[in-house]
Amino acid sequence: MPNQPVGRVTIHDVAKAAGVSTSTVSLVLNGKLDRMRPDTSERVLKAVADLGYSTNEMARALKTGYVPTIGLVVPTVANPFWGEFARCVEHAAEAKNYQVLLCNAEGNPEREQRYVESMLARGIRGVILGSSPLSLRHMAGVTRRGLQVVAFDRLTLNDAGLELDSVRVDNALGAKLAIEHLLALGHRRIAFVSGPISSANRRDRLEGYRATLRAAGIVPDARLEWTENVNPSDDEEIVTEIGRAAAVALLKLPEPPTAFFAINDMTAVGIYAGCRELGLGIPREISVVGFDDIHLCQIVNPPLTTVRQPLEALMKSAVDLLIGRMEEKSRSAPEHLTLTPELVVRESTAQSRPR
Amino acid sequence: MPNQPVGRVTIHDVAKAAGVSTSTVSLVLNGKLDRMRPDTSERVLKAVADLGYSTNEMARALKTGYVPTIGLVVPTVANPFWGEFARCVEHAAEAKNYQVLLCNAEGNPEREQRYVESMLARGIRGVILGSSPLSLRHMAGVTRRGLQVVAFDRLTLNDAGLELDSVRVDNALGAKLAIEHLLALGHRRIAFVSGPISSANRRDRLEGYRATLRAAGIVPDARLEWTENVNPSDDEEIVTEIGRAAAVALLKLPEPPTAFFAINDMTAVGIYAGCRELGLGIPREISVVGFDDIHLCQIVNPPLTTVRQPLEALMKSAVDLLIGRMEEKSRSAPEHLTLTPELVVRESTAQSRPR
DNA sequence: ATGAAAGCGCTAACAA
DNA sequence: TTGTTAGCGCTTTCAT
Repeated sequence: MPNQPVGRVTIHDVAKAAGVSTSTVSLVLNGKLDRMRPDTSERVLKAVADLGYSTNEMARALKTGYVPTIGLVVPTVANPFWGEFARCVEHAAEAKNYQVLLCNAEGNPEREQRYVESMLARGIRGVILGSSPLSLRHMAGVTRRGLQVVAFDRLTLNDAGLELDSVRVDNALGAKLAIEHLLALGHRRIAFVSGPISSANRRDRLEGYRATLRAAGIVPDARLEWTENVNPSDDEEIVTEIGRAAAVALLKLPEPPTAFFAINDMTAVGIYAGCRELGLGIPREISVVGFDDIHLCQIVNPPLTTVRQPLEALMKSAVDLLIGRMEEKSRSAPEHLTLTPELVVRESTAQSRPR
Repeated sequence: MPNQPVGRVTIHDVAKAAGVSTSTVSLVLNGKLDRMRPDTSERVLKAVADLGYSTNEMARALKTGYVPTIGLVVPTVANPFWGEFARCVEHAAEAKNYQVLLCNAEGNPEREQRYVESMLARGIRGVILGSSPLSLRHMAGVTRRGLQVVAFDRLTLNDAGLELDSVRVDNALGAKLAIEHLLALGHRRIAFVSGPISSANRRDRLEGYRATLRAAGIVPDARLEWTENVNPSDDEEIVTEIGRAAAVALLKLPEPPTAFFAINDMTAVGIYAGCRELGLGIPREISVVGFDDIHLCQIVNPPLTTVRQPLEALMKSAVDLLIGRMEEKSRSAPEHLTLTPELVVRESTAQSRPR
């Protein structure tokens, strides 16, 4: 066998060097020092250091049946929102001594399925689902095989009657904050721009948009609701293109909107592009509000007013919830955590003025 | 059977069901059908399907000593450039049936070291280094323990006398393309804006900038070379902040630049912010050229003229090179691949005009 | 407080 | 062409 350069030194070498058995070494390595003479563990630790030993994680995984890694499924980290999302998950996992295996599913259920199967085979027992409207079926399958899942957004596995733990922002409230802000600035024709309403969070934002308009005595105009049906890969190019196309089309309406509420910041930036194409200034002629508050909001021109999701806190909760599930003996009822969004007013919104 | 642990069905179950030995099953599973009766492998495959068997990758890893996964170390995927980079690596790896374990080192050598050690312990035998100016020392260590490394950018491990394989764009040429473009537009005072010159690619771009100016009969002005010394985490916020700060400072000079060449697109966008602060229009008063051609270039206002790195091709080469190394018996000389960049002219550059 | 021993599930000599 | 067998390095009862 010409392989095995890795982990040259094993627990046996350490045991020999310390003059103890391998089980004692293992005990020390796993911090089980309860009823062990201090000098024994010291000798072991010294041998570990001297020999430069480090645990062979493959052997440990085979023995214990799992690895200290959580899976993360997102559409693609090439989209800055998911990139920031992934970083937050990694931070939270790191605090618990877990690593993260990233999967860019690209809205492709087969890819996703392949990845999740492979995670299971590699001993991963928990995954965070960034967004996965299409995958309920096979998620039910792997859940049955012991995989714990926490969703970002609330998903119901109708077929299996099974519900997953979830973590999310109050999306309807987020929409309300955005729309009330625009209303306060005097806007009356406010467009809603999104890709397909393929997830609960999108539905909730749309509902929040409508409800807030109604509460202000405005009847939602279906012509101002842009919910384009495109490939769901959440590829950043498509996401911005949706915004651009929507802006161009809606602004050519007989009674065009004076403000846009975008489903996310990338789409909002696409709306910027559409307005520029038509020579319309933001916020002079058109106001735009996004959702998420990715870093990009601060650096686009003008800086984007948006609804902030507390991603860091959300992901910390998701990771804690997930790890709790993984360590739990018997399954209890699904948990759903909802955090509060916050409006961040920047320079893309201004008083409505006649054109 | 509630929550049956992973891998309930093993190769033994399959062997029994197919009426063969486990080694035969293993042979089939690994595609070694050379001298095997077709009906035998068919029976095995049928049993696999019937039982819903899937390989326990932990056991396979322990046995073979490695896993079909490559490591990827980048500063952080929250930076869109590294997000796109990671996606390209994943695409290339997928074509070779490898997965990717992502590590956001955040410019922290200890984090990086921890990650790389853990990769080794988990059976990963190859890693792609997105950018890692600080880590030469421990990279020499793991390389000695059998880890194959391909760097994006050329790194020399001076201490160990060891050089890594590398893959990169011709950075000096990229700078030349950018500067010649600005020169052709009549610009004479062109600033160079970067974080610290901490890597070969930055040094090469700076040299290319200077050389091209000289070739045009212009003496590079050190006051126009901004190479700020900051935390190297490549955090996107810092990267854009460098551009903003540089623009504000340089444009207040007695003889300010009329154009900026930024070390990357994020920094270029930071320059946009600085110009906006000072009320200077792009490209009317100031021209800006970036580097990388991330998607963001197309959606900022105005769309950014930049030097495109062929990331997809670069990463395909990196992955192929890496996998080649991992399968190679004896180590041959380091390889260095250099691809050609391309100028993408958009709307952030225009004829120079007096202020 | 520590050691002996039995595998976890798989692969790969080596046999047959 | 297929089977027998010996571990890979670790954890974990169960003894002592």
